[in-house]
Amino acid sequence: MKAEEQLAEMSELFTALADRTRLRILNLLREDEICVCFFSEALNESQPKISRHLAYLRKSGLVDSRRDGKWMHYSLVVPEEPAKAAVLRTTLEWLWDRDEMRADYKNLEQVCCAVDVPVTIAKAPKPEAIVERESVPAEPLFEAEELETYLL
Amino acid sequence: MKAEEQLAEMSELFTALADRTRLRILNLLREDEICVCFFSEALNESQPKISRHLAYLRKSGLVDSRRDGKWMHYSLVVPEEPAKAAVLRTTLEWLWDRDEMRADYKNLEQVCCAVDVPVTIAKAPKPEAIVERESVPAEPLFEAEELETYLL
DNA sequence: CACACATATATGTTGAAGCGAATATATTCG
DNA sequence: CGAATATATTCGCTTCAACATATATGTGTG
Repeated sequence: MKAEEQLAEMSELFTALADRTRLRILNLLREDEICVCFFSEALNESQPKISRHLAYLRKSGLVDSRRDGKWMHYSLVVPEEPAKAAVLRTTLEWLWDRDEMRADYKNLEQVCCAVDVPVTIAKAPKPEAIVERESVPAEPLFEAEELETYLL
Repeated sequence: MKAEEQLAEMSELFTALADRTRLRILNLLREDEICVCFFSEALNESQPKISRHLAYLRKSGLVDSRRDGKWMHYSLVVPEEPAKAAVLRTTLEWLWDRDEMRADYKNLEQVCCAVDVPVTIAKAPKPEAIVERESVPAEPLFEAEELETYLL
């Protein structure tokens, strides 16, 4: 890879992270792949807006998609390059420190497990990790380690 | 801090990182404070351009400035929040993996220690860490640890 | 105080990115 | 095939950020 492209790749990652909605989407993906309609519901954002940002994230290589009949599931991609993966990992941990991000995630859990599921997502396949939470906590994509590891 | 502002703070950090020139500037600051004119010289960019990006970085809290007579020295600020500091630290380590960033830094060292210093920076105060490199390697702002610590 | 030097900011232009609304595509089911 | 559902894309608009150029501000020196 040429030097030019290397630098471009880096600023492109940060451009991808430089948007509130995309950060919220990535935060929801921390454990498991998620179906599009759950993003809309949990983040309370319009479907086209979610879809556009998911397309952006996929184009930048941060997420991958998998079709399952009518449904599209999106999941985090762990970068091959260790240093890049580390940036993403610390970013996700930073997100998790924030009230709003935890609230989003709680919201996702409630939407998935609600007795009175909204019509729009009643039939959508639920994220396994969250539904199975009832019995056993799921493995996070990034191992939850002590944050102190990263302190100065 | 309100949830809205929390999210805004995060996307603002990534916006600050989402620019080639600013990444190159931050990379040069990894060890020591640097005088403005050295940025121009080492990165081969115009003075107003460097100055604008430094102002941006200062406004976003990533760097601090110190006046020394006619000269302005800029230095990295380590965020108080541990998780945010970890993001910055892993970012700097990622930068360091890139050829172009190492080339920039080498360039800075050469500019500082050149026998035939360009007229524009002949009298500027040199970064101590680099000049003293001749005898003893300087302490990096972020302790250089094994990258493997962050692997998955 | 006038001049030179280091740095910062203002200006006008250009291009990218986000948004809502409307529309298109893909898949399933009858 | 045609309707219904889930998701993606297009369009017109607005906002923002980057750039080069020119100019202003601040500081030391004679």
